[in-house]
Amino acid sequence: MLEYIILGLLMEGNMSGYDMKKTIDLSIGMFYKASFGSLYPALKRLTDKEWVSVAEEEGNSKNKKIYSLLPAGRESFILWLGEPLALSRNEFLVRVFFYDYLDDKTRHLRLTEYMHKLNQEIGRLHAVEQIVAGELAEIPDPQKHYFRVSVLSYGKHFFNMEKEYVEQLIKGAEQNHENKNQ
Amino acid sequence: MLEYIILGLLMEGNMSGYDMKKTIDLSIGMFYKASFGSLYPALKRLTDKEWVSVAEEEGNSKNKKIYSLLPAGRESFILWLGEPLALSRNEFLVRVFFYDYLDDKTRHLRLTEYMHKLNQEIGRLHAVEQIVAGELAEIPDPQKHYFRVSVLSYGKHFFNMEKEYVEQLIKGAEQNHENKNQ
DNA sequence: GCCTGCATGTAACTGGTTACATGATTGC
DNA sequence: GCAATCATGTAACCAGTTACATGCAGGC
Repeated sequence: MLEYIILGLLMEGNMSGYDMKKTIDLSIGMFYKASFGSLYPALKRLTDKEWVSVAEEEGNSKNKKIYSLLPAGRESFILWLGEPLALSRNEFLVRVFFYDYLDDKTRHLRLTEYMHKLNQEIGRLHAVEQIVAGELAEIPDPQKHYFRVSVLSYGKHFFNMEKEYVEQLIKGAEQNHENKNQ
Repeated sequence: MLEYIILGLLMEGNMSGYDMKKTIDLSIGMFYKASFGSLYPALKRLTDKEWVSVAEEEGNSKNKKIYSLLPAGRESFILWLGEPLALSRNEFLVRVFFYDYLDDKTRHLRLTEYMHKLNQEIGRLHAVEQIVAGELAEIPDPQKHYFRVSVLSYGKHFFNMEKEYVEQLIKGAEQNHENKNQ
């Protein structure tokens, strides 16, 4: 995934590996960690694939390398960005972080698909909860499984939170669209 | 972490590696994935450390191995369980899943500590949001950064959700306690 | 002259995954 | 007799971390 994050950062403008690390820490750092030990090898791979190009900054006499996005890199990035959103927190958020670069149609499709997945999960969790409640009623000390059972409730909290967020996202994107066409 | 999950499962009773995989998938599977390729080596390590013991089931003629918790394993598990809760979703939830085995006092302490951390994070995010809002007001096309900025809102949603969940957890644990003493 | 921050890189290690190999048991 | 599921295990691989090594630049 790191490779696509790098490509995404380069969509905004050229920068060095060091800058990328800083940008990642300050933006998606909350849910994605990048270390130099993973960043620099990733940049090497991207350069080898010719998805990005390097320019050694000579004027400043620093041994600093500025990376730029090549057309093949841009294509791969947009392709990756348009893939369906999976029910995995990090991937979901990283993609959404770059969703300003995705076309309105695909974006709306992916977000609605994701909503359906969330609803399915919530339904599934609800069913599991019913079963567990029945099982708990038949054992002597149900309170001894309080925390064990509570993680199901966490799941529901979590998916409902994501649902709210995605709903807001869709609404907000529509309003953005309207403003643009004014 | 997998080693501690195995120990936690064995707290409830003896089982085979295969059973562990099934149990994990059905309980914490939502936020923790275990594969046989990681499970079996982990069981090997635990046996070598003498934290668990193995019994080859012979009566059934199956080549099935039943694992049990040894005292050293139980100790290590309880020690691990009582460690402070970090702001990392998986670790947090896996520990809470096993919190029925933790003493009331440590449990209450760890949950309250975690609440403080959540409040700090929410405050920090709020501050970042203010700064970003100011920066957005000064650029020509703020709506072009709609999704990029929205992940901050996700962060707030997320931490507030966890806060609600932990609040509920603390309240529920207290009520459990009262019922026990009736 | 020294500390901090900028800047790049690598080697050893860790904790996993995927895919494969093997074989017993159960139900139809 | 065959498919599904139970059951264990390993080897190749992968993505990442930590710790280290190196050196320049700027401020005090």
